[in-house]
Amino acid sequence: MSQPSSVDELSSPSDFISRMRHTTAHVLAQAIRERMPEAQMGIGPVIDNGFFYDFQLPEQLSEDDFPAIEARMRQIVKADLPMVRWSEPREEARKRCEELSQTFKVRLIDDLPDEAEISFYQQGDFVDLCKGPHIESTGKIGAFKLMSIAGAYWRGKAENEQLTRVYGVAFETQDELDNYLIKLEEAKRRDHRVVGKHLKLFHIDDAVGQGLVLWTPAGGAIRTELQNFISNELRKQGYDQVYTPHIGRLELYKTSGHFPYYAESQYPPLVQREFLAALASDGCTCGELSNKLSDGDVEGYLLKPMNCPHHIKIFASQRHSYRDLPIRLAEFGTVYRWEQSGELNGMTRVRGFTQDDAHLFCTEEQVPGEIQGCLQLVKTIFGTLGMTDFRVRVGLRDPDSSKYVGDPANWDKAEAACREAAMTLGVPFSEEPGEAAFYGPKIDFVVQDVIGREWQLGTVQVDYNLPVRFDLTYTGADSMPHRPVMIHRAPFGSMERFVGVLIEHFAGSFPTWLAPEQVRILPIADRHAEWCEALKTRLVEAGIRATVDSRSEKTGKKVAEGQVARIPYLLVIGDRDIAAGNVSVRHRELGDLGGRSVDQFMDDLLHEVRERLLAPIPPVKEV
RNA sequence: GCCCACGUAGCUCAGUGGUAGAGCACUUCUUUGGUAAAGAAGAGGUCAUGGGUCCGAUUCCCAUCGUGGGCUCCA
Repeated sequence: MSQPSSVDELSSPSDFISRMRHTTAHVLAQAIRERMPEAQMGIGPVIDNGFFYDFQLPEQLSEDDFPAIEARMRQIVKADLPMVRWSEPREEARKRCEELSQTFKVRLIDDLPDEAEISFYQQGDFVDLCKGPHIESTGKIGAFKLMSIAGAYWRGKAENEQLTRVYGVAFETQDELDNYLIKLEEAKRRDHRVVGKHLKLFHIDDAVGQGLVLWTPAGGAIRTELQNFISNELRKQGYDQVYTPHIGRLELYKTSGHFPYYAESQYPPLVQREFLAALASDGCTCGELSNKLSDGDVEGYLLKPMNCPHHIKIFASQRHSYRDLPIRLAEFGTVYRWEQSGELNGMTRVRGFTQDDAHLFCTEEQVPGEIQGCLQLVKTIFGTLGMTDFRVRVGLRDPDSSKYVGDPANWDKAEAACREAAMTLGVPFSEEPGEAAFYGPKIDFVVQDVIGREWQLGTVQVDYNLPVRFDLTYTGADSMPHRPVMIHRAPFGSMERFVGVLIEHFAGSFPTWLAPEQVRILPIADRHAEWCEALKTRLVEAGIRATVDSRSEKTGKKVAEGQVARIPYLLVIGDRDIAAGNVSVRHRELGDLGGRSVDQFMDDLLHEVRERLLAPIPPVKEV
């Protein structure tokens, strides 16, 4: 679901469908109020495809109640009640809401600016504070359906009351609604969790833990290809590969500022045995433990929530001249974060994930060029994968927040560099105040999943903070120590999330270079199996992921299963092929391509894989 | 973490207050078949886990764990 599409939560866009959806929300509120007269109403805005309305209810509402509520809503629609609007002075309006005991509406009025017009809408005997606009009468409402119930905090703040949010969708006609519901079903079929299970790409096991992804052989093949791809690009751009362990001393993260500041979003520290024993015998409380941890009285290790401190220590392990810079340290680094359980989602939101991470250490002057280089890499990767549907977000400081560290003057420079680099990408981008990391501005690349949720993939972040915290220096031309600037960047984001998004992007039909199984050879009869095995060996030796389906099944069945498994190439082999030294090629999308020589097939296939083509070159059918 | 829903065979799902079913997958046999699914037989489940109500619970109630959709959060 999406955010309220209006900036002002009391109003909604004025096109017919939006007005109609908004009116449907009021009809829902009326039906709920009739059912539970004590219900308090929160806000009820228009969203993509529909609406929601928040209520504080005297008793629990369940989705089982939807049929009854929908039935009452249909009666209200059928009654064709006119939507009557009027406005009144603040005090009067306030009194009216108080009399209706709508305390949330009173709070809304109190938050309205002095000059705001305060208006109400009424249908039948149901009155609601609302800026509108609405349609003329409830009879104009088309087809609607209540979708789900969710808890939602008043004003979106966790410390506020939790309200019951009812989501609904509404369209002008039943056909449009049916169409929407069908599309939703289709989208669910390409959900990476569904496709991932079907194609056996990954597995998450209770016994291993929530949000901890197990890469199966098929998923592993995809990941390996992606990592090889990016490693090659990094080499071309002058990156050096490093490796670092999965844990580090608490001290390291105190220096970096990650601990205890972000302690709640990390796995608890690994503390020494002696301390655990002392804890058990002394009856030390959890509060004491956390105090001792943050005071530094306890030695311990942290599962790393980020790779930067380790990379920084590699940089700092040697003296650097300005002539060495920039230094670019890359690692597929696995990090662990304690995401809230309600937020976990397949591969796209997990607790352990591997970033295609790198940290660049450069001079102030090199920052714009390095950012450009990062964006070039992103362009290459997304271009190769045919991912054009993403947006760029430039995260800037929130003007009225003190959570940022570092020199504001440096921030200004960094923000300017990000803005300029983003502009050169040639894609639409938005500047978003408040989206910056605590240590610097950033450029994010955001994509949507099958049901329209946005996920952040790659990121490029400038950091003026950590070099100070770790007192990093390089020797300048003046032989004096200077402070380097750091850039964190991960164009894929994490392998988990990226592959999750890719599964949905390709709906499981990966381009040949990424496909876990690229070629499946189908002998028609048992007597062809030996020849097929030899062919497989030849393909495998050429670096192709090929298998033979030598079961005693009919060819039609083997073809069907190969298609369902989304394998790019099926080779049907019988007497005719063996006699001619040919393979009969069937492509996943293009169908039966007829016979061609083994050499020809391999040349084409290897070219397609080497060039990482999204689709095969148009086939030249041999006669 | 919070709200609502869900958890039955490897997968997709039916079903019931009297200890369970289908399709696909799997195993074996028959079949050796040229581009989307050949036939038969077999095997497979302490109905998520732990309590409670009941003569009896997979079914009803509670808790826990997990999953899904939201909310909050997100270095």
